[in-house]
Amino acid sequence: MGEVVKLKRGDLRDALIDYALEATKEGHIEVMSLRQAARDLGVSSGAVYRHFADKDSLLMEIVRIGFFDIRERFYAIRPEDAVAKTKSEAIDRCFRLGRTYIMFAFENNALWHMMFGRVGMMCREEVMQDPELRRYTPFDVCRELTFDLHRVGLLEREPTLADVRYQWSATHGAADLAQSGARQDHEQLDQVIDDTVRRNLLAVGLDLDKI
Amino acid sequence: MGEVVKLKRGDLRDALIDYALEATKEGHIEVMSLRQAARDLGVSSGAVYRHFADKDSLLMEIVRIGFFDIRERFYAIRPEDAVAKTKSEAIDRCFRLGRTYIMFAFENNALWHMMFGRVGMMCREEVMQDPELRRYTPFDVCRELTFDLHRVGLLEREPTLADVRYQWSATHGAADLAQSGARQDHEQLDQVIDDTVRRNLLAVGLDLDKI
DNA sequence: CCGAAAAGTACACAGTGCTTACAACGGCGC
DNA sequence: GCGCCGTTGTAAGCACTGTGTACTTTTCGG
Repeated sequence: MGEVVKLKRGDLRDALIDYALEATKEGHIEVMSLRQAARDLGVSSGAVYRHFADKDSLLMEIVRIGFFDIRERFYAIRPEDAVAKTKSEAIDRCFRLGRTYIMFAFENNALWHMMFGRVGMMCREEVMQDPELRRYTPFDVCRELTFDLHRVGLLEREPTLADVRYQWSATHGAADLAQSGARQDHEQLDQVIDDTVRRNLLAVGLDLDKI
Repeated sequence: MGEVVKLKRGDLRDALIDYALEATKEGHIEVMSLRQAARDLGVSSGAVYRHFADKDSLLMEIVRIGFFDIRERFYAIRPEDAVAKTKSEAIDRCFRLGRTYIMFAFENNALWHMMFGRVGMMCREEVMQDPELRRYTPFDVCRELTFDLHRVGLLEREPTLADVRYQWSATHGAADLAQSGARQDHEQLDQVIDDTVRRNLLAVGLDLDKI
């Protein structure tokens, strides 16, 4: 890699974040070492600690970025107060939401685990203090989307929180499996995603085959 | 703890496994160190390597134990070839299966992550080579249980693998959430488990409210 | 009872996170 | 232009880790 470019004084913080992000993408984040990072960036190991109190702080920054990333994607699908106008739009959004969540896990394997796995637990709680992240969370999007189904006339009864929880949970499971175990190809994954969303909807009382 | 009892020569291997198992239960398995273990067991750090090639080997042993444990629990619910005799038995088994899986995750937090999380990935693949573990896996149990629903007359059509996969996936999600994020009390968890299984069945076409 | 195999010890090496004392850089007022 | 001073980076060191090697002790079968 072209890490040979001597980085300017003051750029280390961003460089470290990029480095960790890169490591995350390549999947070896849990064995990343600050010393090696410093070496790769052509800087002394102590310099790192000018910018991050400890290793966890750097990882936390990565987790934070991940949560902002996923938040943005979810927000793009169902912005705050933007109720679906038609039935087909409501359904389409459900599929896009499921696909987004599952694909995020599939593509961001290592980051996903820092965000939702046990290791990043304290990170997550810390990161989630951020008021901006607490305002309209992915779970909120999921909830509103489910209520949209009712608003738009696809669900007769008003949904409950249990409906939302189940959808979230089932999608989470599909995401976790898509990423962890079965190294399935994209085609297969596409099918799984579709199937998952269809059944999620069925589980809250919306049978897509009957409309 | 009463580790003061000097352990007899030759007992180190079992003692190490117990130690790691204990650490797993207390939840700090990922920071467990072999040196500290050796110290706690009153033995030199090199001695460990007489019994385990490296740290991963010890952890792998723990994962193996975990998989045998969960396998046993599943097997108790639906032994090989033991088709459910009645409708209510088939349904009851479904609930017991879901409860077992989710509670296992809830109670064995750290172990769960070694078994299904990203960190223990190579461990899992290695462990799963064991022919005994491959014979009638938890997933197999889930499959047979789903087919039992058909055999017993609760499902009109013969289930597909997609039906099984979804049930597995949705239950997995509930298990992962039960353990990772929401520190819910037991009562709440009970409800979630029930709700999850009911909806899983609904998603494969079995509405418990209509029988 | 004795000698070989198994179990445990002592020590060393390289790598890690992190701290502390120091050096260099750069923007500020004068 | 110049000195000041806070920010950034360096060098060296501590305590810890996993792991290898050479040694000693224990145990047990012939």
